Amino acid sequence: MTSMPTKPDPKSPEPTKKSGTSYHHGDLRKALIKTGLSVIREQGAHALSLREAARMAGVSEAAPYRHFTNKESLLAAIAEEGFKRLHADLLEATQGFPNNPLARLHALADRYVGFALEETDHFRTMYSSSLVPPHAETHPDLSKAALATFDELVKVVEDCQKTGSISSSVDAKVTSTRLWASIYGMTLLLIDQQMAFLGVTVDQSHAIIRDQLDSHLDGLKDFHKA
Amino acid sequence: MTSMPTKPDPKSPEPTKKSGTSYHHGDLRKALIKTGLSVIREQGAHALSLREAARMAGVSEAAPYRHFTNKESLLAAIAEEGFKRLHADLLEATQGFPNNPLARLHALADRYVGFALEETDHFRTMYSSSLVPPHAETHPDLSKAALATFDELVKVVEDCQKTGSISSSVDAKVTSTRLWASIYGMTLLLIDQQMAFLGVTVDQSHAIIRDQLDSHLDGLKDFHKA
DNA sequence: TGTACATCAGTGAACGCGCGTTCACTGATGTAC
DNA sequence: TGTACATCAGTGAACGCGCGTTCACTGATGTAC
Repeated sequence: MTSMPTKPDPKSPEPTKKSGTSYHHGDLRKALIKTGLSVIREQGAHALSLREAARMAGVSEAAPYRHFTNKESLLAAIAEEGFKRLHADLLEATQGFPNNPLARLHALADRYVGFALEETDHFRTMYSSSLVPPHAETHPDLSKAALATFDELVKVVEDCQKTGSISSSVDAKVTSTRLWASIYGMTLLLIDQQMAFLGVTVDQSHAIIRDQLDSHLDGLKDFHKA
Repeated sequence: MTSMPTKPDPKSPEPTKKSGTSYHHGDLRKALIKTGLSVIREQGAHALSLREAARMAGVSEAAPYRHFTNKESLLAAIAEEGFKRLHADLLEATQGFPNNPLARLHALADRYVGFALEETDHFRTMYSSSLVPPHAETHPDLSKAALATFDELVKVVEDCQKTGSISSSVDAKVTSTRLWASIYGMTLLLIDQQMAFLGVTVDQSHAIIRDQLDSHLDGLKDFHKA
């Protein structure tokens, strides 16, 4: 048994095809997203071409057009996948503080930055200007995933408003946008290493983000309450 | 007089050459930065090629290599030019509030966002990840211009600390970085139109930034003083 | 003031490249009868 | 259960493109004497 090749088909011309049948791929769409993502991870989004993704997936260079209308729509699918993972990450990170929305907010911000630091180029692709809202109608699934992720923040902010940690006098979406901008800006400065001259290392980044969030939250407290 | 051609040289093969001599350009370096910038303004940085910049400047496609070692170094020069303009803008905006550093800070933030909204693609190029600090040694002039611009913010923050508008318990550079991150993040959300779903228009952007700055500044006040 | 010459900013042709996309096609798959 | 056929995911070759960069060159410029 062990000496036999795993594949019984002897006339397969190419040695290591993915599995079973050689002509049909199985799930090329998913495979292209995966290989495309790995190119982005290793060499950045600028290095990704449809041809390269196809080659890596072991199909001809025209095959991707069965699943994506053009290159941008592959990029959009990769970005969408990123938001889904980020969303799942945020959900997981905010579990476990059932009675402490402020702790959830901190956990969410921490995880957001963590994701950006771990998946830098994926993160950049998700927010790349060519995919962003003006093109929302072109990529509705991407928009949906991005909005769902943002809504996770809004929920936590609303909870913070209920406990008085954040003032209710400003709309939760507006406050969320402000917090997001603040954390997003910090994150970009971090991954672009624009804070290197301050002697900031990536290791210290979580503490920095925590401070950033705290100093911003101080400005969002409702001084009339609490 | 009016019917005569403006140029007395009759054997010029090309109708409208820049000026005087036809072989030497005069200041091709500056011209390439100018035409390169105009391409970026009109079509975004991705549309810029050295060849296109050369064509627009009216020289052969190999000529740019007399002035730039490669494409990236033209981009760096364009980015540097951007920081110089931004810096000059910020200087101008902060004049006129000699005794009110907090007003200077607001004016500076306002102008920063204004610049980004007016010169969106130039702004993006200035902060594009391929030119940013990791490559500082490759583009020392760019780094210098970027740092000088940032220092303008630090100065204003230091002044705010002197009058007690901002706590002195945190280093001015650190506080400046936080404020920058916050405003920078907001600015990016604005120019990427990521706040469109909140019904935010570009017209409202200055008010939004002002609010963002205020809510952040509240968190930076020194409650033991003032 | 005039001439010789080094310097240097341009030219134009070419190299090699990889890309996005289209096209007519072929082989595999699933379904209706 | 077997067969005919529509469907569709792939192939492979080709189109047209513009790019970054190099190279040997040439014409203009400025300087030393």
